[in-house]
Amino acid sequence: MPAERPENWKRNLAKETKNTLRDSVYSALKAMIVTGQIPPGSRVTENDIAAKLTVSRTPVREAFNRLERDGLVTGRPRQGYVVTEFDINMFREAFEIRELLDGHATALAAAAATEQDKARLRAMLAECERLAAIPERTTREKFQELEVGIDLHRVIAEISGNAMLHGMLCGILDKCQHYVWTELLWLDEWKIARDEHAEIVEAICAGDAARAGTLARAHVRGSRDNVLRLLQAKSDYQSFLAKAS
Amino acid sequence: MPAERPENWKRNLAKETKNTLRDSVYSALKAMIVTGQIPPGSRVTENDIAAKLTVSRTPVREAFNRLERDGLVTGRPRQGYVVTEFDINMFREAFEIRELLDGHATALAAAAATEQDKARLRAMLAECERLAAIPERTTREKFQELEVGIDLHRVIAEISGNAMLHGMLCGILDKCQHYVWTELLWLDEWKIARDEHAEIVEAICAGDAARAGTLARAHVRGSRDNVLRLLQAKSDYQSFLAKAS
DNA sequence: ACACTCAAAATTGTATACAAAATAGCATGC
DNA sequence: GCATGCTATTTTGTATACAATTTTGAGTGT
Repeated sequence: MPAERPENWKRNLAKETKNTLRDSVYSALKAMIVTGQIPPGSRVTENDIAAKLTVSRTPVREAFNRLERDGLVTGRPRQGYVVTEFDINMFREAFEIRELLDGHATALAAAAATEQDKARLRAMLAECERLAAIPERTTREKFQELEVGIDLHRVIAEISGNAMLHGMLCGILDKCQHYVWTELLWLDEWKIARDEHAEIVEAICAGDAARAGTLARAHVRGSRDNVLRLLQAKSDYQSFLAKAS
Repeated sequence: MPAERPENWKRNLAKETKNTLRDSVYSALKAMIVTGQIPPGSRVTENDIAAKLTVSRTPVREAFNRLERDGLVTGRPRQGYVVTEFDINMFREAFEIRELLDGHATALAAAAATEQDKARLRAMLAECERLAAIPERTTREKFQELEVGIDLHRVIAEISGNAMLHGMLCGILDKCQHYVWTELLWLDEWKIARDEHAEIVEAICAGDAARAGTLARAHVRGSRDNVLRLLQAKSDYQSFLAKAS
């Protein structure tokens, strides 16, 4: 099928197409996983993806290799790949690390932020406020707010100036983003995060590294607790159902 | 060439061959890079590796993808791969993160270590001592001592119980190992590390998490300073030569 | 001697063919 | 009816063929 492909076949792939199919497939799959379009636990086969994106299996396999390295899919030899499912324990592990890294990155950012950086953070905050203030907002707008809220942390990590730290934090956030979305979306506590974000940005703009770091760590702990509480409740419900039957 | 391959062709690859060629090639390449057999900055082409390991390009490409994700090689589309070269800045970044993660992992390990774990750590320490005490030891034995010393940190991270933390620390150590080897090998300060390792293991065995964490952080800072001093001297020498000519 | 052009070689990117393994389903035997 | 074993299908792993792009180098012109 890839043989007689229309002129502008690239539209099937990610919006901003890289110059190689491998990268495009990687971006497309990553986006679908992170946003939950392909839910955790789904089996993904090379043929399906290749057919869906109108490419051969080769670039798909290479994309899978990268995704596996990112921890977004889990594969065993000759048994295919599955979108990684986070259990409660993996979540706890991830957020424990995130607390360290995000706290440090935020402290660094407070020391390193230029005026331009500060303006960028304030703009993101304002965008969150705007999306939150919409009277009868749709799910789509809730998602957008969450996305900007998570991106805020990515940008802070970028401002920290430590590229490796930035990369590692993005990796963790990618892995968790879907869960944060689906779990936190329905939680009123999310507005607490909004306030905490504001405080963090404030501390960064004031150049108060110690305070920014402390706030960031507390914020991560708070997010963790919210998600864990929901996951725990879900898990309890599952075992309740199992016993009842 | 892969077509008519001898019965026991697997000997060309890593000692412990996984069940897929891709994994074998990955292990083999990773070992060659980490130990410096393929020095940083080397250009690695798919054909060369494929020919050297008597496999086709396909598994080599997939191994490259993983190595690139690990940060061990750097590749640009259609320009091949190069073994990643660390500059002073990347080093500083890596050790800054390692200080956080290693410190935390060591503190966790102090709280979680079983008697079996403690015995394992003590055994590694004893092995270091043994290798250090050899009267007229060869370079090979020095390397072995360094390797055990670095592995000690991997094992501590494993004992921490946080698998993600363990994985991330191993990734950082892999990236830095070659430099630690080639730079630190000739440094007398390495015996300081031996003493510090002993102190850290002691704190873990005593279950003193706070002390273990503090010691680990100080140890990472010390290692960093030693490597950075040498890298800086090298860099200065380079620019001196450049100006002199 | 230097720059420029163009072609040839080398190298990666993609597709496809084939092999090996795992899974599923069916038939057979108890 | 159920378990077991075999075959058929599906899916991944590997090799190779082909396309596209970059690099190299020779040759030409100034």
